[in-house]
Amino acid sequence: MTERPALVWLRRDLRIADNPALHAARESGAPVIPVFILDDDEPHFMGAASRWWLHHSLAALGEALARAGAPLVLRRGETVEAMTALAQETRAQAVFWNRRYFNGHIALDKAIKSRLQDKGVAVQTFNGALLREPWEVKTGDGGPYRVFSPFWRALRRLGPARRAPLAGMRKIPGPASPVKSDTLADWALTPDDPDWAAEFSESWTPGENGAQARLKSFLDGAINHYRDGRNRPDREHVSRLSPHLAHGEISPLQIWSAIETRVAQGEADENSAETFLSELAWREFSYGLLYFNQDLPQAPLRREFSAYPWRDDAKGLRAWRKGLTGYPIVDAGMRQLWRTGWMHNRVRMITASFLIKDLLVPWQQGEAWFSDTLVDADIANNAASWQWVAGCGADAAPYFRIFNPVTQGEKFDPNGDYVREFAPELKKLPAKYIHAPWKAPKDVLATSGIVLGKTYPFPIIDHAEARKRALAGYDDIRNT
DNA sequence: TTTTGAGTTGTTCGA
DNA sequence: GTCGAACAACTCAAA
Repeated sequence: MTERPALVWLRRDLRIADNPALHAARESGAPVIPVFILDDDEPHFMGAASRWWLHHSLAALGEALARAGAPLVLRRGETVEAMTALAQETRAQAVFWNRRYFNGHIALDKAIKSRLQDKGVAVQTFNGALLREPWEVKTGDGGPYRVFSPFWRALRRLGPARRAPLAGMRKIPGPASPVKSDTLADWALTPDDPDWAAEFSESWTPGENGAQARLKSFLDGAINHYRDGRNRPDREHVSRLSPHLAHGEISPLQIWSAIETRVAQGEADENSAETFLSELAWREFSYGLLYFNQDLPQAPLRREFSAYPWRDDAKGLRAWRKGLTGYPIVDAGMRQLWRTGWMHNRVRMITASFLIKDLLVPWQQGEAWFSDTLVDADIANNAASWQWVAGCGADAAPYFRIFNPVTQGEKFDPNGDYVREFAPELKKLPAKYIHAPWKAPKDVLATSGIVLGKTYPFPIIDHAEARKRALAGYDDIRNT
């Protein structure tokens, strides 16, 4: 009679190091069976770009786990059924997982927990995704924060829940006999025809090793330029850790503690490091908002925004998605998203502001596109950030803050290098006109090989007019 | 309970 | 070209 195993149910925590659930399972002394379940009907499961990432991340994790001695089991189907079946089939004595924070997921986890416990299987859950649980960071009144700055001060004071990340594991004792598993190829998570992800692998190395390499290169260089450089899409001054974080290939604690170490050793600029840590705190803040406002992905936090005169603009939305709005910084951003599955944060704000405030398209439609096309799509970050730009979120931008796509381009992509990379049809345009091609003299356009309306669109909307219209919309909801 | 100070990321206009 | 003010009012958090 072999010893009854411990299952580790992996979700968005596709790593071995600093994985509390996996760690506890091994500590239990039972043979460990890590499992990932693909359930297409799970609420807010994953968009297409994230599935591409998932494929490669699972491949990497599968290899690492197999090497360690506990091969990854893949199962597809309805989550509750699949988990219960696997627990019975393997005669598991316990199941371990790291917690999730969205109702649809919490409900699933609870259902599985009670089903398993009814059958005498122990269940243990952990915090593997956040520095602090959402309910741990409280105001003086005991409630959740709704303003970022005091939240950040509180989190900074509190610090992470655990002092140091859990170490990696070379050996993880697995089951005596193999457990039936799907193959990744069966799941067809990557696009085939057309292969829109063809260029993704040039930008990314999914998996725990890729995540650690990215962290190291950030710490070795860009972090010291982060405070000011993070706003420059034409430079490599950001971490690009977001997709790794979104899939849990690295934990926020690992990042936090690596940065604190560098600062302590005097190897990282303190101001830049602090700014970067506060960005991690924004992720925590967003998870708190989601946890305490479960309709965050659908409904405006400030309810009066339900009455905002949004427009139904299928044509505008299409132009925005394709990067054909006639505003180079917007178009470059949308095409960077399509080509690489990622967009620089400054440009996310510019493109989102354009969709919401220039086109008056409901922010939920932008959120949906980002969710589908970003490799770092994250339900809490996405919902909170779109609401923030729309002005209906927590601690949101004031209504009159409407980004001017030309000014923003000139300020943050002064030479136009970013535009030239992602909108190559504008490549030959001098910097002076690159953010507003329609202002270029005829001969400049001609020598640059640009025919407006043919090789590159005229602006689909006049920004000055659009700005007035958006402000008038806010008057509407203020007076209701 | 009341008061007070503060609040990620902007733009435009006029002096 | 540069600079400061206006763009609103409200809600949050803490004293």
